[in-house]
Amino acid sequence: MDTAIAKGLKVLNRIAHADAPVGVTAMAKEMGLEKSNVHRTLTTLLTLGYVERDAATGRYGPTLKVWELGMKVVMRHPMVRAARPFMQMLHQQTQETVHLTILDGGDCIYLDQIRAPMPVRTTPVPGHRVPALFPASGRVQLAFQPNAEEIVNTFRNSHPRGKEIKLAATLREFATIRQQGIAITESGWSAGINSIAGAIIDRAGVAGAAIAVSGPAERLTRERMDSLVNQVLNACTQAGDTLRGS
Amino acid sequence: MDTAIAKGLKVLNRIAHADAPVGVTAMAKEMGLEKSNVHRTLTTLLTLGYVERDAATGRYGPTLKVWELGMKVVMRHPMVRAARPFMQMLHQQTQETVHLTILDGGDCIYLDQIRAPMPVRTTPVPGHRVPALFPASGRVQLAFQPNAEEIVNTFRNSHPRGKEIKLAATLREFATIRQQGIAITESGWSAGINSIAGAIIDRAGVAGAAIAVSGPAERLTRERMDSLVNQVLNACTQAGDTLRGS
DNA sequence: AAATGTGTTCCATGATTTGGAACATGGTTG
DNA sequence: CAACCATGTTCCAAATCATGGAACACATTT
Repeated sequence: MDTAIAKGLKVLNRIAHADAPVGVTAMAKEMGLEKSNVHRTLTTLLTLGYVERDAATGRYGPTLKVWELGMKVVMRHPMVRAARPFMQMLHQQTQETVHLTILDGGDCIYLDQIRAPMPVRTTPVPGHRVPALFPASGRVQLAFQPNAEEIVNTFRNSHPRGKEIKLAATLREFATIRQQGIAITESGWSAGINSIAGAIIDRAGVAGAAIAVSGPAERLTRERMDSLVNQVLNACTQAGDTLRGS
Repeated sequence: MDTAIAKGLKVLNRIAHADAPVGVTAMAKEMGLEKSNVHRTLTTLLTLGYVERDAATGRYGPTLKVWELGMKVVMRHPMVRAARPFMQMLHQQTQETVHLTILDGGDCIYLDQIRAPMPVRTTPVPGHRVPALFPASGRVQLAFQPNAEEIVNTFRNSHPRGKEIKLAATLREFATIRQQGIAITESGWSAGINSIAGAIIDRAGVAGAAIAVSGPAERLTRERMDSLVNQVLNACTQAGDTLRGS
C-alpha cells in the first residue's frame, strides 16, 4: 500500500469538499498530520495543478482539474452514453426535468440531467447522493435489487429518519413497482415535487440505472404521470437495448 | 516534492482518460515504470476506491469517485453559483441550449449547460475544452483579455488550423465585441450552428466567464440573435452583480 | 514589545518505495 | 500436448524518499 498516495488523495479530498479554501495548520490539525507534511503535500499538488492558492489569504483551494478528469470518466460511462439520447427524447416530449441515476450501495447517485425551462426549486444536481429510498428513481432500482430488503433494513437502522419506513409496506410496494416497471412518488421526500421513474436493465439483467421525470405537483399531476408511463418505459427499454447492444 | 503522489495521480489520470480499461503491462510500458510499481499503485487506488477491475478482463478502469469529487468542486465554483439562475432564465426565454464557459489560457472550458429540448447534433459537453477562438463564448472573453493578441498569436503558431486566422481582422472584430459586449458566430467553427455570447465581469473587472445561447442556424437566425442581445447582456450583468456582491 | 498565530525551510532518521527476479496463470502456436 | 509467450502477481534487499521535529520568517493581536 502506497501510503503517500493515500495521503495525497486524502488531502485533495479534504480540499475539494471544503466550502472555502483552507490553511496548512487547520488541515494538519484536522487530519492528524504534521504541518510540514501537509505543506509539502500541498506544494506537490500545487505544482501538479490540482490545487491553487487564494491570492488574498494564501489558503489552498481546488482547481477544476479534478472536475475535468471526472467529466471524462462520466461521459464515457456506458450508461450515460446509452441513456442520453432517450433522456433527450423524453425531455422533448414532456418539457420537464429528466434525470439519470445509478445505485451505489443504498445510495442513489445523480449521473446526468436535463433541466426543464422552469425547474423546481430544489433540483438535485449531478454528483449528488441521496438514500435510494427517497426518490422514485432510487425506489425503482431497489425494487429490482435482490438484496433490497437488506438495504431497507440498513437504512432503517442507520438513518435518522429510518424509523419512518415500514418494512412490510415498502416490500409490498416494491412488488407493485416490479410488476409495472415504474415507480411514482408524490411529494415523496421533497414536498410538492412529483416524480415518475423507470429502470434500465443492463447486461447482468438487473436494474443498472433509472430514468426519471420530475416536476412540481401542479404541473406533473397524477393523471399526467399516468399518461407518461409508456413514454418512460419506452425510453428505458430503448436505453437498455442500446446498452446491451453495443 | 512527493514523487509517490505525482505517480499516483499520473496513473489515475491515465486510467481516467482511457477509452477502455487498461492492463498493468500496457501502462507500465507506456509511462516508463516497472510493472510491479504500477501494480502496487493500482492496488492502492483500488482499495481507496478510485479504480475498479473489469470482471471479465481483469483490466483496470476508473470509478465515479473522481467525478463525484469534481462535481463538488464545480458546483461550489462561484461563477457557476452566480450564473445558474440567470442561465435558467435565459433558457426559459429562448428554449435554446445555454452554456457557461471560462477561459483557461487560450482554451475555453465548458462549465455548465442547459440543453434545449431539441439540441444540435454536436452539443459541447461540460468539461470539454476547445480553443477560445472557436466559439462565441470564447471570443467574447478573449476580446476583454489584455493579452488577447498574444493568445491569438500562440494559436496561429501552434494550432493546425492556426493560419486560417487573420490577426488584424480578429483584433478589429474584438474591438467591436468590446463595444457591444456581445459576440456572435454564424456557423463559426461548427457548421450550421449559430451562437450569441456575453461576458460576465468578475471582481477583477475582467471577463471571468461567458454565457452563450446556441442553436441550429434555421432556428437561431441572425434576426433572432439580434433580438436576444439585451436578454443575454442582462443575464451576464445580473450574474456579474451576484458574483461581485456575494 | 511580547506573544500568539500563521506559513515556510531545513535536515538527520528510518520507514517506504523501488526495481529486479521469480512465480503463477492463461492463452496461443507449432 | 508441450513449449512458448504475455500477462498479472508476490517477494525482498537496497536506497531513495517521506517524515516529524525544530528553527525561522512574517503578520496580527495583546
